[in-house]
Order: sequence, then C-alpha cells, then structure tokens
Amino acid sequence: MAQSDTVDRILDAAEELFADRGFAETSLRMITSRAKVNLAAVNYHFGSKKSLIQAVFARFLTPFSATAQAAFDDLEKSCDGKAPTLNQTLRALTDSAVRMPQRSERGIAIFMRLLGLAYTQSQGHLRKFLEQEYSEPFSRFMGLLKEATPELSAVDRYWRIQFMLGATAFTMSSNEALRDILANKMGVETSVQEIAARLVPFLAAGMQAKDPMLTPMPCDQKSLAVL
Amino acid sequence: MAQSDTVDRILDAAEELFADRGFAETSLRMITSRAKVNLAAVNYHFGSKKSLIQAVFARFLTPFSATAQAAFDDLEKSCDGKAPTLNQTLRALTDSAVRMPQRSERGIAIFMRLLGLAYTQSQGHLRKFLEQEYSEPFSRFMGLLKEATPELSAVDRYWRIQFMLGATAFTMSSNEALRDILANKMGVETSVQEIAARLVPFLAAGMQAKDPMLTPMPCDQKSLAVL
DNA sequence: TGATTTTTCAAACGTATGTTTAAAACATAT
DNA sequence: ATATGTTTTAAACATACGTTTGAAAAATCA
Repeated sequence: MAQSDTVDRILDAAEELFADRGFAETSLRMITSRAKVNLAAVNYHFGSKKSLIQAVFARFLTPFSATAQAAFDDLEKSCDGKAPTLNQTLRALTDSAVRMPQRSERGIAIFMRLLGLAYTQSQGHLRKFLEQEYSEPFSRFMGLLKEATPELSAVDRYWRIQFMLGATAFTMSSNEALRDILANKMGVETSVQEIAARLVPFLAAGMQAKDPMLTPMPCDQKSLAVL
Repeated sequence: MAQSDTVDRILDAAEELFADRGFAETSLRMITSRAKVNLAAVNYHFGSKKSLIQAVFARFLTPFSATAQAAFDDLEKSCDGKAPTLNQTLRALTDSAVRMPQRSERGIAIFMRLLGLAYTQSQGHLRKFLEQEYSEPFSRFMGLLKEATPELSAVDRYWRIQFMLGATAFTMSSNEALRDILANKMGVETSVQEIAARLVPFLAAGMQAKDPMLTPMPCDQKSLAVL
C-alpha cells in the first residue's frame, strides 16, 4: 500500500466501538486491537483520545452538514418567498441523514447512534467542538424552525425544540436495540428510514400542540380538560 | 448519634454526584470524600459500587412507585368504567413525581436527572434491577397508555412511546442545564413543574398525531417511496 | 465491668487506563 | 547507496480505579 491506511482503520474501529459501547467505556486498547494497529498509533496520529472522538465525528458530520445545507437551499428555493413548513423542514433534515453515502450497512444506525451519544454522553469537549464547528447549519435549521412555527412564543419554542431533540436523540441512539425488541416482540422488522418517517409526524404534532399554558393545572382533583 | 448515619451520608453524596456527573465518571473516592467517610465504607455497607447505584435508585424510586400507584388508583376510580384520557394518565405520573417529598430543593431536579441517566447511561445491571423491581407500576402505566390510545396500532404505539420516553428522559436529565441556558438567554426562570406542564401537551399531541403513513410528503422532489 | 459484635480506618492490592519513550522498520528522494 | 523523514513497534510510565485487608476504635450487650 502506497499510503498507510492506519488512520482509516483506527477511525473505522473507533466509530463502531463508540457506537456500541459509548466513549468512556471504549478503551484505546480495544480500538487499536480491533483495528490491528499498535496501541501508540492513536496518540501518534490523533494526539489523544479526545481528538480521536472529534475526528470520528468530523468524518461523517462534515459531509452530512454539507448535504443538509444543500437540502435547505433546495427547500427555500422550491417554495420561494414562503417559509417552508415544519414537516418539510424536519423532512429535509432526516432525508439528508438517510441519503448520506454509507460506509457500511450499519452506517445509518451508527450515524444515528453517535449523534445520540453526542447529546447524551455529554463529553464537554465534544459539545464545544460540535458547536463551533457546525454552528452554521445548526442555526440555519433553528431559523427554519422559527419561521415554521410563528405562532409559538420564544420560550415555548425553546422547550419544544428540546423535546424534539430528546425524542430524536434518544430514539436514534438506541435505534438498533429498539428495533431488535420490536422484532422479537411482534415479529416486525423496521428500517431506520421507517423510524424517521414515524418520528417526523410525532415531532411536528408535538411542536404544533395547543398552547401549553391553556391546559389547566391539577387542583387537588385530577379534573382535566380534554384536549 | 445512636446509629451511624454513614449509610445516609454516602447515599446523599452519591445521589448528587451521580446526578451531576453520571455513574462511570463518579468515583468512590469522590463519593466518600464528599460524604466525609472512609473509602472502604462503601464496600462495607453496600458491597460494591453497582449495589450502591441500585440503592440510590431504590431510595427514591420505591416511594415514587407507591405514589404513582396510588395516583393510578385515584384516576381509575374518578372516571369509573371509562378509560382515563392520555392527558390524565401523563399528568398523574408527572404530578406524582412533582409532589414527592424532597430531600432538598434540588430534589426534583436530581430525581429527574437520575431517571434520565438510568435510560441514557445504560448500566446493564441497573436496567435489570429497575425492570424486575418496578415492573408492576411500569406495565400498569403502559396499560393505561394503551387504553388511552385505542386508535393506534401496536407498532405505532410502541414507537411513539419510545419517542415520549426520549423527550422526557432527555429533557429531564438535563433540566438544570436547559433552565440555566434559558435564564441566561431570555431572562426567564423555569421550575421543573413548568417543564412538566409544557412537556405533557407536547407528548399528548405527538402521541395523537395523524397516522404517520398518511401524512403527505413535501411538494415535488422530496416525495419518497412508501415503506 | 469484660466480652462480643459492629463499624471505622489507613494502607495496600491488582488491574486498567491514556500517554510517552526510544529504538526499529519503512519509505522516499538525492 | 546513502541519507532523511515518517511510521510502527514493544515496553514502560504515571495515574486512577474498585476492592480487600487487618488492626484499631466504637458500640452493644452480658
């Protein structure tokens, strides 16, 4: 081989192991032994474990962010002048994820799981890295969300976005486990695409729920208004 | 003091540290030094770190599960015969959490954060412990959800419950951080009760969204093959 | 009181981690 | 072929972890 592929082998192994077991629970020795590379190679090529984690994310997040930006461009062009709907905006994002060129069949699942872990296994450095590296597509997405939900107050929108993020990150981060459970329990096979297709209407409906402050607080009785 | 309070001091310290930093990232030395007890005390009183984690959960989950069961009883009694609505069911659960007697002012926040971590930091032993220890209130809640959403297919319900769990666990697990961000950004203070009050309508609306397979695809390009 | 059990304590153990080192192997270009 | 820069390797390093030990201290009970 003309050029060493050590770097890629490390990235491949790290990506899978991180997705399977999380960051802290994956040691450099596991990574290097799966990659069939010397232990010191990680520190030689990446500098540290933290940098390796960031590199794993950069490798799939950079092309994804470009794809998403293009999808946003298309979306704004296609309904020129008018703001894209919430469904369209969410769909543009999930489609970008689903259509990404994958390294393996597990590619999408790994991609989703890592995104979920990034929110969940809050490694401080990762948060900072992602925020400053991908702030543009992120805030563009936020802007689209704002235009698609003009009826919401800023505070309502803030919380509902958190709810959306939570539902998405959590579901996607354990998408393989959840799919297995469903297959065992009800004999139904599910693709990541289907999960996304089910998730979007759920999120859109929640986002557009009636104003939360209008729902009565519980007195001592459980008497509640219907919704 | 007639009886040593070492056990409680350890539980208090562990509870806070786990909530702040997660399980793996909290060492026994941190716990024992905050609790001002000897390092060996944890292994003496609890046997192992795993058992300590379970004990922390049992201390607040056992009374909570009792409270929730009572709330479910009340709910079923109050609308006798008829099935409680989705909003009522969700509300019964969140109210039970909010009304729990708290050990501190952070009590609710810690409670939520730990519940979120239980789902998120999937310590295998914790999952098993929780499942076999609190399966009754859990499956009762699931039963109520099923009765409250008779129009959903089992598969749809399965996925939407996962979405609800995700939104809840994620939001609650970082509720303190999210509240701080909102306070800094928009000068709005938020209580955990308010988050719950906002979350419930979001979840209910998502749960009752129109059948996902019927939602139309965005305009021209994004039309996807059905599943 | 004295005997016995329970609890505390400092110290050490064994293991695993991320990282560094310095020499060897390799590739490239003069 | 020789020199130069890059990559790989085995070994060690320093540190942190959960757990165990055995003796001291405290509490309990006869």
